[in-house]
Amino acid sequence: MSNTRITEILSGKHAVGSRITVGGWIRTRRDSKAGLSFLAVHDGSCFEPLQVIAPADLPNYNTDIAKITTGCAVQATGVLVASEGKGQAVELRAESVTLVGLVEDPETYPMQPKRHTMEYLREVGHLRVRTNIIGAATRVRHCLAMAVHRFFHERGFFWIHTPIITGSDAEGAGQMFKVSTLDFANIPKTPDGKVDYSKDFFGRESHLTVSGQLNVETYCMAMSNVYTFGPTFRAENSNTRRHLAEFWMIEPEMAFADLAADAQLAEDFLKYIFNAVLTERADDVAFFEKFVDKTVTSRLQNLVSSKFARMDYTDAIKTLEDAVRSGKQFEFPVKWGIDLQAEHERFLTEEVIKGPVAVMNYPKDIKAFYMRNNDDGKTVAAMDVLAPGIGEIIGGSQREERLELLDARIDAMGLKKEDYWWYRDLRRYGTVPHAGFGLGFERAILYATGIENIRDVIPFHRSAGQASF
RNA sequence: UCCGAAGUAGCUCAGUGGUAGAGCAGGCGGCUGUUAACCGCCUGGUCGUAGGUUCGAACCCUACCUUCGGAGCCA
Repeated sequence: MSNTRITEILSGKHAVGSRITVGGWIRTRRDSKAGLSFLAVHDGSCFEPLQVIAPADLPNYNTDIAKITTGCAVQATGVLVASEGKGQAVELRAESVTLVGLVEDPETYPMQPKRHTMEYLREVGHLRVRTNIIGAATRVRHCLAMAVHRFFHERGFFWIHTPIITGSDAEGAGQMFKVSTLDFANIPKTPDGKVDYSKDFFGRESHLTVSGQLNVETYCMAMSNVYTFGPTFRAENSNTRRHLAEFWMIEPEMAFADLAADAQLAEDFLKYIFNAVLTERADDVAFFEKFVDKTVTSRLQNLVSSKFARMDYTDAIKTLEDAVRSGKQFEFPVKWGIDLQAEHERFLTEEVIKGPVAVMNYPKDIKAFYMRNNDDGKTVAAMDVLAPGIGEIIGGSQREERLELLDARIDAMGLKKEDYWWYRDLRRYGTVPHAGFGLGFERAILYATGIENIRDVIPFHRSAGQASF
């Protein structure tokens, strides 16, 4: 009962005349009075189905094959032959077809052989991967994940498994989910009426991580080049097509590196992973190009082949101000000190640069406490990589490695030094300049597929009010 | 959370005050080396929920629920 995967068959790894067994799920069955049925069989290994010819003289033709509907699981053994029809080069002429799993009531089977709305598919999250679009997105997601690991591995980066549960309540990147085993109906209180977390599982308040960066920096200060790639959680009640409560994030960190090296790493990284999609998942990209977003191939090819521009934040503001003077209208006003809005980012990357650009050295007041102070006293060594068609795709920075300057930033932002005691220790014991960036994995998948809603590129989405399946 | 839009058959939708429709899916039959085939017939709905206006409400009003889009926040 060893099945051959359909991708191997369709890519020509098996000669016509080979005897082969395949297993998979029926997309459609079409009957012919020529004495056979056509079964379109998918096994998930590639975009295209394998056409299986089931002759009407098979012993179970009337009892099983004639009952096959969309979604049934089958296993078929036969001989690979050149197809007599158009639309496929080869097909499997079955000697036996086993109906492994019947769709017990075709009338109530939610997946019909037609286009469903993405909203409907979210309601059937356990079955939606049987569609072309979710199947393709799943293969692209895998391809990107493998490319991420390959990219870093080839460059000597170590994958660090930073914790999912964190006792640090001050990572400074958004609302956090509490992790607790306390009985909600009977919460222990301290004498002054607050929740007594000393009675909780970890003996202290704990949360799901919002970023692995601070943890991975500790490993950077011994392993030199490291990265995290894992789930991340934000308890923000944000309901948009670009946000999830649970998402995967990639955060590399390099020792002995400055902002320029960081930007170069980001450029090399993006080119590498999107090139992998173009070369390894051409079948799925072709589908997205045809049915989801006509620009997806050219967008990926342009990104892979272009040289990323570099632009100082201060110059970006000047450019935007010049554009306004020339009549360009923005919803949000432009002046030095603002954070760039999506409309500003898109103008820069799509109309000024006409390609990817790393905007660098932002005002310190709009950036995180750990970013390195520049000598001008006004800016920090932060960068955002902007890409046409999506805007910001990567955010990164050189970290402040000097303790006194880090402390000044912690104070200025109203944070408490004791909350960062181990992070500060890194600056006390063998500190070195280092830099890194963060990339939301699902946003990379959106970019690679042209799919609009982030809920459709993760197998089981979690967002405010939604945790089914 | 704020602003806007939408909820009608299993799915996708039409129906703007007078007793509920189509396509697809499903069932039956026909036709065909077919390509999410095609032709005919049949099955299938408390019109999101609860109130209200009206002789009469899918349609008008109110509240709520859900979903989608935008904003904020961000990755």
